[in-house]
Amino acid sequence: MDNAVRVRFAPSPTGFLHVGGLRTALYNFLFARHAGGKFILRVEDTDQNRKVEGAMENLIETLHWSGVDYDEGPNKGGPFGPYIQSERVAIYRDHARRLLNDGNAYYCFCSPERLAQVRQRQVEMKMPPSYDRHCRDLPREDSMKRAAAGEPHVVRMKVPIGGEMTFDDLIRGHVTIAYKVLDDQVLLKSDGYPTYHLAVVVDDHLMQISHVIRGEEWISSTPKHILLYQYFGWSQPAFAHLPLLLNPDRTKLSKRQGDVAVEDYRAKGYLREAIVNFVAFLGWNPGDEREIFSMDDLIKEFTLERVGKAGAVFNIEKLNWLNQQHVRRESNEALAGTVLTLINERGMSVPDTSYVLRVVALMKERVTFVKDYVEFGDYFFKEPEAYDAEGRKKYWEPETSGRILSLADRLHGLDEFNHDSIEESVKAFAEQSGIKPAKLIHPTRLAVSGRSVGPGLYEMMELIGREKVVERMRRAAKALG
RNA sequence: GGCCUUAUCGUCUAACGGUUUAGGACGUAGCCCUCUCAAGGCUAAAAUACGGGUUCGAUUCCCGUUAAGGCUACCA
Repeated sequence: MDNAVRVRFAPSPTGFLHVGGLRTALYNFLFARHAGGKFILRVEDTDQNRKVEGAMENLIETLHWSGVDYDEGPNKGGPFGPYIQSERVAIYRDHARRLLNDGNAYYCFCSPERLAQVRQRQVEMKMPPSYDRHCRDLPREDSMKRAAAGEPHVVRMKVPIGGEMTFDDLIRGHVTIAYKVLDDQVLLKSDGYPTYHLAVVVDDHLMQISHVIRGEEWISSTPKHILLYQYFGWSQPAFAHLPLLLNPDRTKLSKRQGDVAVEDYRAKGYLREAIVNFVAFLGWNPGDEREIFSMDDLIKEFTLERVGKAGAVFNIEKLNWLNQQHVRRESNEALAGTVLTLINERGMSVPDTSYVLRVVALMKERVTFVKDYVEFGDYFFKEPEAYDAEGRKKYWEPETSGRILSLADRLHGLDEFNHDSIEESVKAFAEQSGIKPAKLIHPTRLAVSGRSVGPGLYEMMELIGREKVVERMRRAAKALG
């Protein structure tokens, strides 16, 4: 089983789950599920300065909400734990020592001040800023002694002076980078914690990761990682670097130009199915014209070969449309459950659950968000408090009140109160009065719902019920004179 | 600045040298349906960044230019 697919999502817990992060996690997850492999969550919290309290829990919660569940990771365990890097420091130190012993890394005692000076000088001379390798050739014995004596130091990797490295990226093909543009990267910081570069390689190997699927921002440091695999004598995983997600102005997706946290979208009422479907399609497509995909559909169809190379703009309009599509695919029962919660939250009430179910069915093709049910269909759950000004102006004439009153009386006296009988009654009354049905329909809608738009009037009235309808009509006739 | 990556309608994208008057979707506009709003149906406008090659033939391959993004930290 050593060719088993094992992939991971390795975020650093510095805030909320970013939509770009969700997509990376999702692609890893889909790739694993598609191949029958494992998806691992590893928390990369090696930067003590950037650590944010509660971020990891928040991240795990949001991932879980999205339906991107991991097989191994924090709060879950697995055969290769711990899955939180701050709990693995001893492992990284051992590995750094190994590199040191083999002459593939060295102690560096340069102070941050010196480094800053060097960099400043290089910039002034229009040279590319990089570490000047001041400590690279310090006699081994000396530097061992200095380090042992407690002199502040970091461990740096030795990058070959000349030559270049070519690696194969599953998405981009061959990528070549010259060693001379690579720094002697710090592997172990002076606080004893590893940098990303050491930790990622050690963990990916120890956790038997087969494919590293991550953002494009890592592509230029990949040669360093491969070098480390070589230094350790390990076989390297396959690499796949995903294109970035962009703002509408094509800069890297960021706050400022809209929400980037998955939980923001969740709070706005987007369905997990819609968000997942949407981010999956930012850089991937099934190759045909289908667009509405469930998680299971995605798992079935997803392949890295169909992932594109160019960055994708996060386009909210399409997300909205997808949300609408997924609302329509949801069962009425499931929607009713959510709507009921919203009704209670907003202090509104319903006669019984079957009533909610009927409202859900009636409005289903008119909502984009589940909350639209209670926002645009509030009159199903409470008395209208105001009447739409535009509708009033457009549909309410001086003689309307009298007509509405008469119509209310007719409806009140009906044997049966259902959409057929209501329609019949409205049409008959219109004909007798010598007016078009529309002259009655629009004001009635306004009277009953307070709004000038909504589902079919007769169905709506039947659902609200005779008593309330008649009462609302009479009240509106009085109020709107 | 250096290095790396990328480049098809406004946006997401299809096309894996010829089946292409470059297809679909979102959005936009119009029409139909219609009690309003949606939904649905039909239609329209809308793209291969630019310049060179290679080839009988380039959206597709190569080179250059331009533009955008990423990296260039004891951050990930």
